[in-house]
Amino acid sequence: MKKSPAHRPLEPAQLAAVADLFSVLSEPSRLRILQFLQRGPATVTQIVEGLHLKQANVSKQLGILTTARVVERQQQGNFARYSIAMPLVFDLCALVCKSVADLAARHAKALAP
Amino acid sequence: MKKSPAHRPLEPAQLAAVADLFSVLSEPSRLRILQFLQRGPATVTQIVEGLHLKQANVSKQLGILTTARVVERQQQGNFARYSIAMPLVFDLCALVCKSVADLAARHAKALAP
DNA sequence: TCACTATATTGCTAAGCAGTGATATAGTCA
DNA sequence: TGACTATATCACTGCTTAGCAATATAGTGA
Repeated sequence: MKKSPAHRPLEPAQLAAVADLFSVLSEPSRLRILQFLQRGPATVTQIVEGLHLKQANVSKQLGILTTARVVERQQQGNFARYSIAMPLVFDLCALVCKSVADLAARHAKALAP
Repeated sequence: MKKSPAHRPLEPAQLAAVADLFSVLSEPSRLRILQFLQRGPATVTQIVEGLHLKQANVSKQLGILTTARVVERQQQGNFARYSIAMPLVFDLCALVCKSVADLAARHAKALAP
């Protein structure tokens, strides 16, 4: 299957899908959870203790991340083990970090030329 | 394949900056405006007519994009000419599109193996 | 000056959502 | 069985924001 080569406007459904993924990544708490999982799979309690978040909140955010298929859930006895299912998100974050750093640098230069 | 250097957790400020940029990119109307501008700089009216959006809304979204330094504004007489200031956003969208397509493919395969 | 155009802003409504405490569900072990 | 643990869900509050109509601002040309 061949896909759009370069600059074709996205169809509405694609556009919505892209916006949805960005939306999932637009909450600091979810980004923190993803960073935590980057070191390896973890249970809800491990995340709660590692990030000092409330359990209800972590479960909720993990639900959102799971629905978006950014993480995946594996039941292990009494535990739920979550892991990264879309490593691409770290590429995205790295790109954004770079641009954020560039912005900050440009901004600093603009303030003190 | 180059491996990214040991992933250190982002500091809160960086985290917030990343989340903010993702948030800016999480609205379909803003993505549509960015796509429109990908073909070249445009005025507010051109965007309004090209995308069939309300003028007040376009001005508002352009303001948000400008604050985030994703686009930049150039006053030309009575007009405001907007252009892309952060071409990286198209790299981000391309990556996301790819992952969205992958997801759809995997999903389709899961439904009809 | 006035009329006209392009853009920005204001005030509003409705919807969405993060975070929380309480509670429900489900698994484990005695 | 019952006590305990891990996780999910519910009900709610407060905050944010997209979209809109109306209005304000600013530039142009007469």
